[in-house]
Amino acid sequence: MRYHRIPDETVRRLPVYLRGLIVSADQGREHISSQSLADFVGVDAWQIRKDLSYFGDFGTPGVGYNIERLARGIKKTLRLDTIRRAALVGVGDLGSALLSYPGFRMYGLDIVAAFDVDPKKVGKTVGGVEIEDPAQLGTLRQRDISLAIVAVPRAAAQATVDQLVAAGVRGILNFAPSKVTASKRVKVITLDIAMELARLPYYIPRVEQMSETTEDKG
Amino acid sequence: MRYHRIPDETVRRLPVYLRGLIVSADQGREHISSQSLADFVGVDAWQIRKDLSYFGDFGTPGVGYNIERLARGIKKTLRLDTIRRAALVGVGDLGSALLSYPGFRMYGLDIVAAFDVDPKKVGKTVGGVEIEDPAQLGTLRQRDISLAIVAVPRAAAQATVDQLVAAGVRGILNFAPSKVTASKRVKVITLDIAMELARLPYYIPRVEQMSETTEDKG
DNA sequence: CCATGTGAAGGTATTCACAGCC
DNA sequence: GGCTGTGAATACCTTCACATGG
Repeated sequence: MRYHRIPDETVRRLPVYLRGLIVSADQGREHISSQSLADFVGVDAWQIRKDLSYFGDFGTPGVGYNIERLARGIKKTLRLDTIRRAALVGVGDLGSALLSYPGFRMYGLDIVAAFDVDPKKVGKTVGGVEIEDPAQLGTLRQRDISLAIVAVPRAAAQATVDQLVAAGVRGILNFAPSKVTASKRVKVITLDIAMELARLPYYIPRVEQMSETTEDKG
Repeated sequence: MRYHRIPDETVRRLPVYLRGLIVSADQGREHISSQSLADFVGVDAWQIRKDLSYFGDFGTPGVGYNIERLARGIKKTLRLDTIRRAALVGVGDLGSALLSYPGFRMYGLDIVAAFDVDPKKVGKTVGGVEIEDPAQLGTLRQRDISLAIVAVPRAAAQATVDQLVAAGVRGILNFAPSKVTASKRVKVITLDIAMELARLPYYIPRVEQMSETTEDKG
């Protein structure tokens, strides 16, 4: 299967495996079987093996996967093998939280710039990053920043995305609750937090009667 | 198709349509075609029609959908037709941002309680909600709170979920980057923000060469 | 004997194309 | 004429079962 394109759903699960491997490595183990990893991350063992089969042979039959080697392989596939520099636009409550969030490190992601239209915020430092005026967005390209997080109000989202695209950004994570469009060269993932919560009640039957699934992919 | 179970992917898109309809209604229109809504929310028209066909006839051929009526129908299907009360556990940076986040309102979701283990935070008010000691979690059932948001560190996530389940919560949105398990009666959606950002570089080819998709389902 | 990797089968979701209704 | 609703076709993803390798 080495010559097959990787399914989107697999790309969605790979960071989960990576997280599991990193935590496992912390516990001093050297090898892990698809079954152990499966138990740890909450995905079926055959699913893990199939997912990994799309991009290389990492396992040894009878032994399992070398944790270090597999983690490197996944990072390379996800193109996370080099540090990725990201910018944040919109330093409100959510933006501030993201600037202080330590979780990006694990994936080699680093928020190195922040922007906000509010002149009172410009110049202040949040999470170790100094807030700049959005007029400076044009400098992203020369600062080698290819990713951006948009945490501005709905009404400003599309204009912000347009500026980021013009500044050479190649991937955008959008928290604004609205559709945003961008050139085909730029990948946009929209994450509407309220919408995720809104999806829960559907799975809560009014009458006592249950569906099967417990955890969800996203 | 009225007697068919609703696909999970459809459930994931329904809040998108609802958001689009609410914004459209603000603009004073009474009817909308699947094509107009499609353009507005960024989903194909036939996809919208197919999705809606799973749970009722809302449209009029030649005219389109009555916005008010369709919004009600979607709300009912998602069981968002009654106000849903939610609790937040973990009032750190992210938790505070969520308490102040106005976006939940649109879906009839209301965060009415907040908890944090830090005694210095207990008693303070954030986003109009007073922070309580987690020892009070047992009162959720009698306060008619069926949803919860978990925004605690990874290490505390599973214990928090266990407490919430014991307190009668039926749906949980987990922001901690870890697998959490719960009784089948409880629906858990895990949302790992760093993981979403980590998925972006994969779609950014090193060499100039492009894939087709631009926006993502989430 | 144990665990991987993968064809093949089965299931789910997307896309198409058009009949039917206003 | 315009727009919905939906069977049928297609594409995609998951699950199984087992041959293969250490």
